[in-house]
Amino acid sequence: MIHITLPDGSIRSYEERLTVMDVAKDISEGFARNVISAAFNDQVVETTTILDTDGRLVLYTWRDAEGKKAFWHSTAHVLAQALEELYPGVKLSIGPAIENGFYYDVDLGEDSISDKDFKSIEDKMLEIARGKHDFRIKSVSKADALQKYKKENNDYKVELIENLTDGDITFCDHATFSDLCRGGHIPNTSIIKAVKILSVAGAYWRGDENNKQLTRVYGTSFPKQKELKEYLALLEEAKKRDHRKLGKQLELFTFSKKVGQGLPLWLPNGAALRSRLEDFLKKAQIKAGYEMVVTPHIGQKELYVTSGHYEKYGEDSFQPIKTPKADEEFLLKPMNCPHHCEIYNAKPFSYKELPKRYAEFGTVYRYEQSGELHGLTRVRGFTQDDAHLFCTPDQLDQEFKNVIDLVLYVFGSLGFENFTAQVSVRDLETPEKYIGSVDNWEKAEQAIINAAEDKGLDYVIESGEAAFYGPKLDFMVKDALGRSWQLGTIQVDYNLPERFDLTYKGADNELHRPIMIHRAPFGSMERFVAILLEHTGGNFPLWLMPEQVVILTISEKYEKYAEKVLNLLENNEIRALIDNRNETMGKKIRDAEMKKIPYMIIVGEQEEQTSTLSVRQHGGEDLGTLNVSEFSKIIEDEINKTLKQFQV
RNA sequence: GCCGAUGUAGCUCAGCUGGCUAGAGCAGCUGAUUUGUAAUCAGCAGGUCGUGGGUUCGAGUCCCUCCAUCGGCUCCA
Repeated sequence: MIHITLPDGSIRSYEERLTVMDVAKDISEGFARNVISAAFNDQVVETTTILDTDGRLVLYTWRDAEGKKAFWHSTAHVLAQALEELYPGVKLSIGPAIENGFYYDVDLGEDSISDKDFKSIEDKMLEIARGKHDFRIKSVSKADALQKYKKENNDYKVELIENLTDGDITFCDHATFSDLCRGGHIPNTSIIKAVKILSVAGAYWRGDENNKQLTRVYGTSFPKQKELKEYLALLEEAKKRDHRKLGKQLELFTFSKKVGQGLPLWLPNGAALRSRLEDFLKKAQIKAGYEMVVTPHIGQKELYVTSGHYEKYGEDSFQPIKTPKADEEFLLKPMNCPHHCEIYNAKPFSYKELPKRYAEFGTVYRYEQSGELHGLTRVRGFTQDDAHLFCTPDQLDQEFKNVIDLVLYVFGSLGFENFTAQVSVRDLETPEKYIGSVDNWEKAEQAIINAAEDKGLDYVIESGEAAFYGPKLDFMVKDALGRSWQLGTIQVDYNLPERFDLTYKGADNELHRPIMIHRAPFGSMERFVAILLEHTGGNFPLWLMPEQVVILTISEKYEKYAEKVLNLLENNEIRALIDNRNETMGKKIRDAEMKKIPYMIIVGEQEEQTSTLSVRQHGGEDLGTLNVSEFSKIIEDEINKTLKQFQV
């Protein structure tokens, strides 16, 4: 007797061993037709897997994330088969499911794939899919597995198998194709009705740039043609929210080949937006006990040798600036921390004066590799909303938690709800990448995890993502295309205080070492504005908008009245402008819509005579006829709704 | 930096397999129109087709170099 527990808690009993699909059919034939994958006792299994013990079974359909994973992973097998048929001699490496599809990394030898080849790959895949081949998992001995791939001269698979234990090695076959595989497939190929090859890219074997670069073929697939179409339409929609496109359209920023790549130029609208963000944060920071400081854009090379940054990044940075004086060298500042350490060092501190919190919108320059530059999200010159907190060990936890509150306040005020809190710790396998004592690292990592726990953050731990001097709590947000970017960051650092010999006098009249917290709620002004653009599509919260209101005159005759209205609005601290061009109302409205100006005020004869405004909201809603104070109240209320004061 | 793709007016794009002075819409300028909720009409002006080389009788179109951009990889103090 076998007892199978389903997710709803119900238990089904069977006399004899049976397959996963048999259980599905027992539940309902209709349901079984949709089941494409399953997990038994939390282990991914095939629908053909035979169940011969008691356990918990979860059945997945396309609607489940796990179902999609099996679907896409299975499609990767089909892709691999198509590539083998189209490119004889191709060597396969790995082909996993990813967020919205799958990829396969292959070594094409002398051959290459370009987007002109996508159609033939898709056709071949569909041809294979239509063959309705079952996916069959089988055990293979390590010796046999190695023999197969050694014969094919496939060093990648050999390397993978060598790291597996004999007895745990499985292959998955379908049609004439066979591949080393851990499992998790859909029943057969015919469920795959629509496939799309999305792109090819180089990808280093095992993610190491010292290894050979393989060809990564990205694709996605769906059980219905319609869903593929919808997905592609979604991608097109997302491209419209691309910050580079919106930045151009709304005249926020630009780049110039002459100025240099990765060096953004902020246009008046963008600069206004940016300074408003800065003012917003400054205000909260003053409440939270920060003090503003200002430091220069360059520093002596020695400064960065002391901090350890020179040793770590010197080679790959903008190279030192020489002066007429021999042996004198300066570096463009790649971060603000060393400068702030020297500010701390400018005078002695008592424990009674700590914590000190030094904040600066500090512009820094980093020589990012050309292929890494990306709009405003990855640039070579950018401004961090930086601050460094110097505190005693007793103060660390509270200070760290206060910074979390500040970051959450910033994110909340700007509508970032879907962020991931990531605890970025060191990679224990590569200790050479980090400076400082193991003891301090452990303390710092623990402090971050404790604070995240206390604050009830839903966090993930990522090993190897720490900075070289300390662990971080990073706030990750996705862009329009689903790529994750680090915005806010909070870091605990025991190392720089030591390197800069920072001290304070304790109650015991002895000198002690302060702990340093690095933090930037936005991360950088550039990246934050970029992601904010992609999230809002350019429809920023009203308080941030460069122009909140445009006054549209019916004809030039009403310019005087428009100016009077403008004056009244400005008295109420509303940012407005007049569009008095010799154009039709339709044209002026269209232009205001394109510029995403939140409110349009139409003034003509009726309004002038009754001293009123006709108000239209961005998007088309007609708010009717209002007087200036009624309108100002609407603006004020909307701002107050989104922009709250920071509570300490 | 690496792999693949792209690069025509301020913007968005058209220019088939190389063939007459390179086109359009929007934006701009000039004029007419004085306008009621997403593009008024007409005229004008604007491009050494990313750069440098090559192939050819002839190159925006083919080949190579470099530069920039896009999608990835690597990296991200």
